[in-house]
Amino acid sequence: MDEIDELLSIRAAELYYEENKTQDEIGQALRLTRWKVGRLLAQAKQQGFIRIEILHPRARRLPIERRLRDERGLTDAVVVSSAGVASAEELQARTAQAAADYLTSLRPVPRTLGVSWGRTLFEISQHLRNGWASGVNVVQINGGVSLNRRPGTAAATAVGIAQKAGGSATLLPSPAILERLETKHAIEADRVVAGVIDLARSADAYLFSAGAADHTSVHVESGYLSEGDVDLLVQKGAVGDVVGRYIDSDGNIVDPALDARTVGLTLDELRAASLGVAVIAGRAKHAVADAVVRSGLCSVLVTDEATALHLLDG
Amino acid sequence: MDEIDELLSIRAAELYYEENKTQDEIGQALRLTRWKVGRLLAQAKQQGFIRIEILHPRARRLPIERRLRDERGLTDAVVVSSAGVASAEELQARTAQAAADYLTSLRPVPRTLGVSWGRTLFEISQHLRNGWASGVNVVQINGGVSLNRRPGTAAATAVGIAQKAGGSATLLPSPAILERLETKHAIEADRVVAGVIDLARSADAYLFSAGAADHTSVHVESGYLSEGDVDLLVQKGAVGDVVGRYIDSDGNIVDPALDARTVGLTLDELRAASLGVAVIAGRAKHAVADAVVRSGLCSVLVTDEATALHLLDG
DNA sequence: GCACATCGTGCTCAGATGAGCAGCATCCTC
DNA sequence: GAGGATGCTGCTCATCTGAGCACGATGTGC
Repeated sequence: MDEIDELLSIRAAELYYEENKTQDEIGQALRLTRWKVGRLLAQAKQQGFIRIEILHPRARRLPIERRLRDERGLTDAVVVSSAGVASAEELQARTAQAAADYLTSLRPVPRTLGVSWGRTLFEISQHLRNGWASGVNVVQINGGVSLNRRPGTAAATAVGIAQKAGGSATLLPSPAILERLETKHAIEADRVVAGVIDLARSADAYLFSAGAADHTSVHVESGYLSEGDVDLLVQKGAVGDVVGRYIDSDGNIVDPALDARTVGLTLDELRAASLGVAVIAGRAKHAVADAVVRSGLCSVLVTDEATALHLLDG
Repeated sequence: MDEIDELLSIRAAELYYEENKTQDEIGQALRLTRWKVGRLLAQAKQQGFIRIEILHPRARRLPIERRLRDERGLTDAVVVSSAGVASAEELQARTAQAAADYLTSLRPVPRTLGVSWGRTLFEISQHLRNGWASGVNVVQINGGVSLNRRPGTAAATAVGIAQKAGGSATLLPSPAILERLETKHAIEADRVVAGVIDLARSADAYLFSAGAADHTSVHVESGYLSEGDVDLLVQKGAVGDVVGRYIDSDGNIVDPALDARTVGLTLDELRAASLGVAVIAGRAKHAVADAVVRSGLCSVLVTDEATALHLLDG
């Protein structure tokens, strides 16, 4: 397109999009045929001179979702728009809302849903409407008794999701990470615990998030890991955790010994699931999100625009 | 619009604007009739959920131009888009380009064009194409011999504009502001100077900018005023200057004594002109721009989006 | 309980738009 | 300079879209 046409296409776009003129009227104003105007507008669009944004908290970016599906092999993707987002919290809320919406629209409705816990999951549980489904049983897929602050958010998450769906919640009565391997084996040998884990393995769908490998981690907050532990994991290449298991950028377990002391579904079990919905948003989680998608830990990703673009650029 | 419709309108907008589906296809996807989809899209637009921006250095904001004409009584207005502008310099360049474009498109072509000088005018002269008109004679409308740095930009501006239009430039061989009133009278009495001012008075059109009342002023840079002088003018209510004459927010002369020592067209002569094009852009000039428009110093304003909105909000 | 106003719905119809096509100018190759 | 390739132009035609209208559902006041 030469300079003249470029300018004309801008003039035409102004009249078309800002003044709501018809292509015919624009043709008269610019002394062009209406076909030429149509072509100029098409060129302006195609060259990216026209940006159309949907400004709404619930707005999604379908073209990016498509690219995630096509280029990263996901079964499905939900990308919330970042347009007009003021804070990280708002982005988190939008993403949680989108995850809740996605869950609600799932067909067939899963009879058993395996969930992890954490800030993201808790927020999703709050965004779900009462009666979002009927008769979904929820089972925790990783250990989740909080040691320190905010006791019970893990339980509250699972119970909340279940109650709002008119189902029941099955909690995994175990710490997330145990200090000694023997204790972990003993706990897993417990009839109740083993039963819950079996149930978790048989879930129709999984919903989980991922944590960044930094000091803001819920594992630090909950007291399972010290800040020093996390630093060490980062040194070994950790980019974050999924269901309490720390992975590197390829999705491999960073510290097998630590992993062996972690209670819940293994990553391979998660990978084998036919439906695994990961909800990961925010700048801090770009690296984990990449690792999760790259290593096939989820089949569906719910995320924000910036994170999605990060996955596609890499 | 209730919540359900709001969400539907967003879903419809996503499919319509991002996926280029027809309203009929969207209707099938969302289980709605195509009329309902059309109404949802109209609502989404009307509620401001849809933002369409034209991303181009030459893009203008026609609706704002219309409001400037209608609400501020201007004969014409040119408002350049701020979309995607990174720096104040870029905004300045866009505005200068728009002014050059406007000048080029003026019909009838002015035979004599009165111009002021300064950074903005110089930039406009650079953005004009060779042959932008044929046979336009340019005359300086205010004194413009630079005392200190950048000697000759005042002359270069007028000469540049004239040369590119295949015309000649008439310079006003006088300082902008004289130290003593007697000297000013003496200069004005000079046959050549008087002739130039007479020619300036008879110009068909005027092109000028305005300066902010701060230390970045060209009058400080050129040595006509000290920083202290400007501070004093600000104390007296000055918001900026037009052709070297400092005005308050109502467009009145702030310091009549200083004004009497300033060489060139008076503001009243400028106001009486049938075609006066003011080119004013940038955050620092919001106040002057307002004063210029409010007091009818120009009939046409070329400015940027933010400045225009400032004029309309006030 | 009834008449009325209001609103949303699905329709007709005309105007606006995009796809595809033939004609023409321009440019390149030999 | 002839022939052919390329690309732009203005057209026809089918489709898409918005305005306006009639109908029925819902809600309201007497």
